[in-house]
Amino acid sequence: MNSPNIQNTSEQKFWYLRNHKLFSTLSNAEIDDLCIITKHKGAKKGEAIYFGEDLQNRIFLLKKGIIKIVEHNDKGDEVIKDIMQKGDLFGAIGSDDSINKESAVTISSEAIVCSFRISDFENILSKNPDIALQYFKFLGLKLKKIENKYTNLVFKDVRSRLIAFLNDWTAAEGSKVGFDWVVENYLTHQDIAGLICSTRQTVTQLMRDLETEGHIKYDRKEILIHSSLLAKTERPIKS
Amino acid sequence: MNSPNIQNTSEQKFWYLRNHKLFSTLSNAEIDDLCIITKHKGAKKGEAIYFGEDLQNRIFLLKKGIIKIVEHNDKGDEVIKDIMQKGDLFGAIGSDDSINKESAVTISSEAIVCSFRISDFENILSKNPDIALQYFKFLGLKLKKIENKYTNLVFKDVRSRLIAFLNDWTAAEGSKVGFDWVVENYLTHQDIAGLICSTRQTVTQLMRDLETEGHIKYDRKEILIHSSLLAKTERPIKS
DNA sequence: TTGTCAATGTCGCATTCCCGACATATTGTA
DNA sequence: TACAATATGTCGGGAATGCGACATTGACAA
Repeated sequence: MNSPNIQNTSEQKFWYLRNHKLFSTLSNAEIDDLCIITKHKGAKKGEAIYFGEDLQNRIFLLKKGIIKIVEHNDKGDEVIKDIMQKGDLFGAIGSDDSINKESAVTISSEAIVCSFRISDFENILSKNPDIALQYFKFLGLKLKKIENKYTNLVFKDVRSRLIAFLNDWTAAEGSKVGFDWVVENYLTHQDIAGLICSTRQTVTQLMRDLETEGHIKYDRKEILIHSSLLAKTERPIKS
Repeated sequence: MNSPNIQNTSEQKFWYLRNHKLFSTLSNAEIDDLCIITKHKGAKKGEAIYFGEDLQNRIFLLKKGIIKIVEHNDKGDEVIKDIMQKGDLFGAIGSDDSINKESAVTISSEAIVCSFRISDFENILSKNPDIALQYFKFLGLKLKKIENKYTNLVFKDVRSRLIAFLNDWTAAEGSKVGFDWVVENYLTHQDIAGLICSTRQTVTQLMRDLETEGHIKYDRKEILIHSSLLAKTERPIKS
């Protein structure tokens, strides 16, 4: 989907929201009240879109690009909470207080983002029960996703988590080629490590293992996933 | 708070919901439509309230007692997702599909639970924007809680997680005694291990360490937490 | 082409903590 | 009181994986 020729910010924001499932039914006036900023980032790869405090009172809608929501600890280690794609909401989802240490970093070469104040968003929700219900579903999904990540982390070892991640990725974005699947690879081993809570070295090692076992094949641009990996979560029996 | 003399299930359910923050504004008719079951459990300690499938389409409200939301893997290992107390909502929060492997197990000697269908609940929400907003806040809090658990698990070692857990517990339920805090202890080391994702032995060991270090003092009934533990998350410097 | 930087590949040691095994202590119950 | 069942305490070996160090490869720009 390419955006039409858009002359100014105002028209852009209408176009952005109208094409989003959650906001498609809103009137011009409502959109005008809600979306007070349309933020464009000709952001370089690796550039942060927002930091701690900004995030407190805003919800963001990613219109274009890929970003990662990350959190760092004191030592500088990074966990990737989530990867956001076109159409995803992020930011202070569902809460409006307390400290948040997350930041959003662009992975793609460009990212375009709209944002709204939480209070404005809540206002829209309370006046549009249908949108509210959809938003409930969205929150439920988010909740389930993170709960799933949590149990994965507890129950599974790194290898299983990597395989589960590859399977999810394939399911979400892969295209079938013969008996295999291809996924465009915009993530480094470092990123993947952050996503499955491991280290770069371990990810590299396991990717190599999976390749020599014949389950995947990869370079820096794409990953080819053999169907033998699908639904495979156990480690091979040791000899 | 003791419940008044209640003669029948119908009166009970009115009383239960009226005394809950989220439902206090509902009319009799609305409550009647919503809460189609009032489930009483003279449940023994350790008895499961519901299993997988039951949970799919219901939201539960805990009126009395303490329960744990747990999930098991194939090997029988247990993670405790959450501990629920009087007034808490649990079940298929925010989602109405897919498989859920959780179950709810009583920790206290008795538990009383109401439940409603998700569709009925959604109906109430869409007709009562105020309740919907409160429910958004609730979901947001839940989301933040689990995200916090997740980052804790990634960034902190077992000792730090245990200390963080004790601090949380103190903050939530502790009462001050001199310079210390007392928490009624209804959890076994096994339970605590499940909550902070560790093992019984490790928890026992660390609890003993903390006691010899003078930070806590405990028996099976209560835990005395010295103020020296508050805000302490780092391990002592090794000699 | 060459130089630079980021990403990937490989190795081995160190550490954390799981896990089995078994002892002791406490609680509930006949 | 005695017995069973559950909870707590203690120890040591071993597996998973973190982590530093360094080599190699690939991408991009001058």
